[in-house]
Amino acid sequence: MLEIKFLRENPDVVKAGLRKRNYNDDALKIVDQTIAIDTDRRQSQTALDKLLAESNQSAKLIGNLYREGKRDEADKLKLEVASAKSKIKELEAHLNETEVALENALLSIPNLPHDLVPFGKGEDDNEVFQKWNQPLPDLGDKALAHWDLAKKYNIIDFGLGAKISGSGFALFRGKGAKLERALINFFLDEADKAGYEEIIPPLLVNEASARGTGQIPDKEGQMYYAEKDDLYLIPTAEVPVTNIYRDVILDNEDFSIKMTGYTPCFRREAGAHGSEVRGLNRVHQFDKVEIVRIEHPTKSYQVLDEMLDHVRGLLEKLELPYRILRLCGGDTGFTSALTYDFEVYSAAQKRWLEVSSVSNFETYQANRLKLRYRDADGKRHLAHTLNGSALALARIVAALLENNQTEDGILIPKALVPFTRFEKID
RNA sequence: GGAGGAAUGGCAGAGCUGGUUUAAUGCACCGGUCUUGAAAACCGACGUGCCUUUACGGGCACCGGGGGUUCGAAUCCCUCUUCCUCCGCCA
Repeated sequence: MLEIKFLRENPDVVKAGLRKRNYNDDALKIVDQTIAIDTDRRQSQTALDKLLAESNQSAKLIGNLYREGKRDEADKLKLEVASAKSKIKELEAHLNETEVALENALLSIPNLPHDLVPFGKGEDDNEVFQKWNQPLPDLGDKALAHWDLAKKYNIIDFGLGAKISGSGFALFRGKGAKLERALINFFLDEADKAGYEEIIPPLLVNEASARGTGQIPDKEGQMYYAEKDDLYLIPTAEVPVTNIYRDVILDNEDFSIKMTGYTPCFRREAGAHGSEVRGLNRVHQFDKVEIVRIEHPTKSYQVLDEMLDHVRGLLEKLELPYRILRLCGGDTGFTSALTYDFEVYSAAQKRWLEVSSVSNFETYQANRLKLRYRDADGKRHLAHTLNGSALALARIVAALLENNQTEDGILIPKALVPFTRFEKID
């Protein structure tokens, strides 16, 4: 969430940012409402502190009187103090209310978009930041979509996934399972080479963690929830991995922090339907390797570029046609300041599929996480957090199968063969 | 799942028969004196959040989380969480 101090001192900057997210005048009222709540909160705090200070003095005095044996005077003072207590209780309750209200107001305000973020309502307004310059692969009319290829070679079984769990669950078998495992290992090895520490985190997280990275309250409905134990199934490794640094104060020399993790990701995807969700295009469970960075604010945008290069490198090694989008204000995620999406071209469906999203959250997540660092001057500041998919498996598999199909079978990209230990699926 | 014990500042560790504790002490870290330099020794500073102040400063809260008793709670009570020991179950 945004820092209240910043919002208080720069309401116009905040409003301009929210306008880029298509807030109208009515919706913008939240800014002034939040400031009003904060004013109330601060006044209550001041009043309460004053009363508590007086009450502390009295308590000390009573203690001294008892010690000196002046019982009568002490009892008299006790009665006086008792009357102040109800007022303290009242103020405490009010302060608490304003604090909760302020928290809720701040949670409802999204991150401010970076200057580079284009104006726009939705995905059609995203800016193509890097085009695919070569001709797109043309497989002709006989090309099979990946769900047909999956059946033909018996490598992915959506029917069994549905039988065992429900629609939107895939079962990988044989070379399909091996391909999946090979991709995970390939992505992890590449991240390792780039200096990321490998993490295997818990796949179920508590509410504090879900809140820390912003899944709650924004995307609460997208997560599977184990009610009996009050745990959420992770929608991305970002959640457990970033939360390693919840409530932490770093030293300046602790930067850069580079972590990677492979996890399955669980998403309810309620409401999604139609051809968009066919096959591996959108599933409830998919594998993903995530890269996470925690950085000094002065370096975070340089690091964002570095992360883009990393993802580019992966797609080029896999020989997949891709393009990069810079998301517009309407499409940028709630917690992000600047997001780039990578899409690969799936040649049989003739569609671009999103396979990675790389974002800089600046201090927005860090403020929820209370993730700070001590600067050279000894003062504490919020750190910047970034993350990106490197990469999301399911759609990569879809594109690989479709693009590499031949009459003799599906060819495995050279870079991947050491991991699959077979050259084609036939 | 059952029984018992524990949770204090970066770490260790007192306090836990409620009131000179504004949390002792040691270590670590930082600044200084001494030294050619370093070590040792000595001196000093040394938590987090919020409110207030132009500033210097002042105030409040925090001893795992939440609630309660009391004029006053690290200390007493309730509750939750986590860790340790033992028993049971288990890949």
